[in-house]
Amino acid sequence: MTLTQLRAFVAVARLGSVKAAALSLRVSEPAVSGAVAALRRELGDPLFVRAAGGIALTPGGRRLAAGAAEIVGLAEETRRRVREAGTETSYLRVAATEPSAEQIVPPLLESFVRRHPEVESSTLAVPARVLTELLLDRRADVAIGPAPAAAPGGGSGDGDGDGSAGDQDPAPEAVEHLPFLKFQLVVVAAPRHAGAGLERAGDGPLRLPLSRLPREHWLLGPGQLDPATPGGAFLARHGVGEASVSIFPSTTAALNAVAAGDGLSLTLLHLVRDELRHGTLTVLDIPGTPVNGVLRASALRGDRRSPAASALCRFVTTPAALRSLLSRSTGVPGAHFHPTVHVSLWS
Amino acid sequence: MTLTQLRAFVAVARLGSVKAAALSLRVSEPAVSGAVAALRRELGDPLFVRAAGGIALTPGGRRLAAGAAEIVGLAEETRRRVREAGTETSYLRVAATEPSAEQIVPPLLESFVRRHPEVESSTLAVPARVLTELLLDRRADVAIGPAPAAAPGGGSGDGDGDGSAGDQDPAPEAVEHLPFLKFQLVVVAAPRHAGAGLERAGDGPLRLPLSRLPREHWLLGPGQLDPATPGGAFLARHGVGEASVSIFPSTTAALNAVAAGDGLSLTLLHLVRDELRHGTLTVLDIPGTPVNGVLRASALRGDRRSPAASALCRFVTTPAALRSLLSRSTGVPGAHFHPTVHVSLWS
DNA sequence: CGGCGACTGAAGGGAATGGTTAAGACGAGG
DNA sequence: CCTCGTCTTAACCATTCCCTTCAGTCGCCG
Repeated sequence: MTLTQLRAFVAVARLGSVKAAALSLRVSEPAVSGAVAALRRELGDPLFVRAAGGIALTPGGRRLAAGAAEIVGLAEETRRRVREAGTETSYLRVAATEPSAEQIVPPLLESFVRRHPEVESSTLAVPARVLTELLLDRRADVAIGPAPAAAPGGGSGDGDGDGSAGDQDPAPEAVEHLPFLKFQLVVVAAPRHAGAGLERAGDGPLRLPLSRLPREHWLLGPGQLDPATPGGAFLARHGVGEASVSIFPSTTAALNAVAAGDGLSLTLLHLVRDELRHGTLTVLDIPGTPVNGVLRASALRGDRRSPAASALCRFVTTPAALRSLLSRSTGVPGAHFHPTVHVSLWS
Repeated sequence: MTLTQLRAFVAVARLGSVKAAALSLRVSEPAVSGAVAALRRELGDPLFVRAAGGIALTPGGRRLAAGAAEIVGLAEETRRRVREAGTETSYLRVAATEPSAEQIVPPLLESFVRRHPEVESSTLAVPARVLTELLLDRRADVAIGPAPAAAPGGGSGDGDGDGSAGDQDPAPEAVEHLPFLKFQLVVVAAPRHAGAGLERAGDGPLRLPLSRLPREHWLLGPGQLDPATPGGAFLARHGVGEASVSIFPSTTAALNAVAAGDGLSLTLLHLVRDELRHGTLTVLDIPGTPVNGVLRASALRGDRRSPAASALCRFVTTPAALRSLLSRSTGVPGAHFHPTVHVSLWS
């Protein structure tokens, strides 16, 4: 599988004929035909068959077309970016778990780039367990997310008993973790959710026994089920699985639906202060909650770290950063905005 | 630039030494060294220099490491996916503009996959002008977004006067457009925003002259400034630019901030019915609004289209689809959820 | 200074890749 | 059936890749 071969296939898939592809690539038809034949051989898939008015991709061909276009595009893009790296305004790629990417990172970065206007930043949302991997692969400069949930019962912590040759990973000590915010996760619902037969102790909060958790309707944002996070671990531990969960496009959307009375959610306590005060949401009294945890920023150690990453690591523990996290989120100035990118993980 | 070379460089960047990389790839050190040397030559960048306790990547090296890891991972992933394409449950990739990806596509897909449980789907959020491109590259099966805003003043419409050899694109008629929903965009604010000195005509809605639009504070979701969409075009036409805009992680988050009284936003009228009824939001009376537009689904013509894409195209115009779009969004069942992926465009 | 570990360079060879031209196979359409 | 356009195959060649072994060079540390 070669970049040239992929380019040829993309052209064929796009233009619908070997001849047109050859013309557009300025090579002969057999060159294109041969490249495709090589791919066919290697992948064991006909990729496309001739059909009326052009070609029809097989399912495998469709997948290859998508992947190949991506790969070829990325290769071009990477070449270009490396070439013009000399002129770089320093660049910062932040990886975070989905809820953090949505609710924590934007205010943090907003106040950070206000102090460092020369820094361009972008955010990647990923499952918690690949945060470290992204750092090691240099696909991200800083990772932000909760410290892993402590193992619930027994078990020997994180000793992984790996006695093999270990030609794989560099020492995990290459990554440095910097806790910067303790948080509390609480279960919230609309106050009128009480109608569902919850027990109320006098004037106190609504009570919900643990056994009922799996039978409730949970409204969550993407990534909140991730068992590698304290919140996801809590839900998994009490039997809340995909069957009783609806996923919304964003954590905020899920909370809105909760406020509308559609179900329960799990959220950072300090993010819903206003809603609690206004009575649009209420905290449920559930054994084991609030779930305590700590957010941390991670980066490679020392000189393997880009300057912008060092600056952000210094920044997260400052009072200014804390202030930005606790005040209501204000959005990011239009000029600096880059949308969060969800990265699919190829382990 | 070869996949093998990139693999070698990734290993070096990750493990911090040529020797370790060679060991892990099970080749000799000169093999790795040579691969890196080839990249250095081609890209004109030292990529890394030796430093205390290992290596230090140059800025270009950092960019290459990120891109190379991505490319290599994608290549593996693609190979795997093509190989197991035989067993595919049909797969549907939907591309949409960001607001649609967040607010329109989820309910649509939710009711679609309920009728076609065998279909796996994923969503890509992209700028409006690349929707067609994604279809042609087979990187998406169906594109959903607003029909382009009509050119405001004179101009000859979409005639592009391209008289060159044109060995580039297949005929644009390869893509078929299917309008399925008329929409109205309105400007909303919190009712108490009236305090900002807006003129109220008797009991009627709040009035806002066009000249004040650029001086207001706009709270938008990602992609709402895209001038290739009717909403973005409206804002651009009246001088609303990045300076007066704050971007939130999601359209929903922006609307929440509007309800909190922080500024103005632009939204689909039918999505805020509840908020208007409850009085948490109010529509402003602004000349030129509501902005009318039509959402459409696009796909390749005929036999170049995957079965799942055909099914979705048939589905969007059914009453069931319309119902799902007009009812309040309910989230997606956990088992079917794949997060929206934001695609960066390499034109 | 000597030794040592780590990286780079220089041949060298086998196997691809990537390209060409020329000729055959195949389907659509008269 | 014949023709035409299109794709594939075949034969062939230059180049590059990719890996090897062997011989340095460089820098660190005792």
